[in-house]
Amino acid sequence: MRPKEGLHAARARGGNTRQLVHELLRTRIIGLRLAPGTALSENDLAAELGVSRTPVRESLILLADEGLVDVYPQMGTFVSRIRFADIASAQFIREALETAALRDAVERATERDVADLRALLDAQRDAERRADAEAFFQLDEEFHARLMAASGHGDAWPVVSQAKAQLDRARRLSLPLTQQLHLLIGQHREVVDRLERRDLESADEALRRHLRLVLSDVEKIRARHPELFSEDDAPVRPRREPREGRQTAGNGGGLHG
Amino acid sequence: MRPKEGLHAARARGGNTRQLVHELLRTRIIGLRLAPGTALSENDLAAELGVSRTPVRESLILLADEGLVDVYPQMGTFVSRIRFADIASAQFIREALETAALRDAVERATERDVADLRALLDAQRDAERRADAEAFFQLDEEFHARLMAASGHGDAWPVVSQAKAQLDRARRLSLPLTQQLHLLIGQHREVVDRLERRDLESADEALRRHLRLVLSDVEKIRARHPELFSEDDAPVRPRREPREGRQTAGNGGGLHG
DNA sequence: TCGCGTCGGCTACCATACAAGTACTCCAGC
DNA sequence: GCTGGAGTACTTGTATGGTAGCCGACGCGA
Repeated sequence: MRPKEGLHAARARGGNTRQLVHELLRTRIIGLRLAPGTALSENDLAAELGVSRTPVRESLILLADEGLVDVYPQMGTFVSRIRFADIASAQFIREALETAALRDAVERATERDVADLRALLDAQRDAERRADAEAFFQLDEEFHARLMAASGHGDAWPVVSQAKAQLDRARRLSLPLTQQLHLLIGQHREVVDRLERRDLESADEALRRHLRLVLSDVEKIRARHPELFSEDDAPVRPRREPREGRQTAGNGGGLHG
Repeated sequence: MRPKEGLHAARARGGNTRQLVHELLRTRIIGLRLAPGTALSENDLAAELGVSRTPVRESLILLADEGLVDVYPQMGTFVSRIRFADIASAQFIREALETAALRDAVERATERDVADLRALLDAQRDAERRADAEAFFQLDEEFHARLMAASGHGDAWPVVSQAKAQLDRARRLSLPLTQQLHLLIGQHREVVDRLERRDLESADEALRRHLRLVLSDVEKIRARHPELFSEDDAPVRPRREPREGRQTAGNGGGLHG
């Protein structure tokens, strides 16, 4: 099968097919466009994306390594349900790394760093005005990445990002619910203010408060959407769809455009 | 090709072929049995291990994700040279997570936890007496994992382990050189002692000193074995072997036994 | 002796074929 | 109506075939 034009064009930008599929699926899972529990058939995905099973399969292996999908051999692959234990673990990792970075950032951050962070704050306020949650998520990611880079430990960001991915799936539900954008942005600003004053102790306290607010939201969500979570002690055997009308991964032709 | 008997037996224990190959290669890379810069051909590895290219390839993808190999499309896959930037990043991650865990361990560790740690100390002293560096590496890994588990954040260990892998490749050279086993074990004991006394501040200080000793060793190694490192700014294009006598991955039949 | 084009062999990437195993479905027997 | 078992359609895992691309060696020409 010849690669289609859209994919070929995309390949010029992004890289090989595996990376494209990986990012596509990762984005859809974190954005909850693929709900926890959804079956992801290698064959179906390959057909929908117009590629062979190989790159799809390799993407799923990477996603399994990130904990975003669960692979049951000879049974199926499923978007992982949110395990509360994983949430707690991700929170620990994130808090440890971000606060450790902040410690160095207080000493090393330049005026340019602070200015960049403030620019992101402005953009976040703009997203708030437009009530654009998607844009805010993007900017939140950038903010925390930029804060980490200011500490000189930008290389460690991918680790935080991976932990954050677990949290974000739950947050994605909480944000439109609580409409706490204003509160979150205020906390971001507090962190930047105290960072600029080189006040480690209060900056650390502000960042911790910020990160834990996110965690507390997740617990509220758990009560509202129990079907997206899995009990910690019972690892939930997934059920296959009925024989007819199997569920597919999303709107067709994802790689084209 | 039918799977060979040894592999089939091993599969019963370990899982599927991909996981076996992955662990095998990972162990060899971290143990420096596969030196940085070594070419890893999918075809050669598959032939040597008596499996097809598919699980080998999938293993290499995972190893690339861990930063243990570098894949250059259409050129080859190579055991990654040790990048000093990666070492520094791994050190940051490890220190942040282990000290954050220690903070909770001081409050949550049980007498059983402390006893287990002391048992590992005894085993380490035994390895020192036998001058068995391999055993010590294993026990060191267990010690730090157990310490993390005592904090209630054992789930975060895989992240530390992955960062530690980068450091261990360099440490593997430093240990027989400096013969610091006695010093390292003493530091381990200090941490346990202060943990048992629930003295967070001094325990934290002991653990940090311990972790940074490891890092300082790496810098000495860098002067002795520059060929295993790559300059940070020049990402070193790997060179293919001369036409004859290509280097292979190791002694044959690795999966049998 | 040096430079350039060509050719061969190798690479990882992608596509496809085969194998082993599971769960659902449906029908026979009670 | 209910239960049990064979059949079937699906699943992931593994093996293998083909393709584009890069590197290094070689030989021709200057």
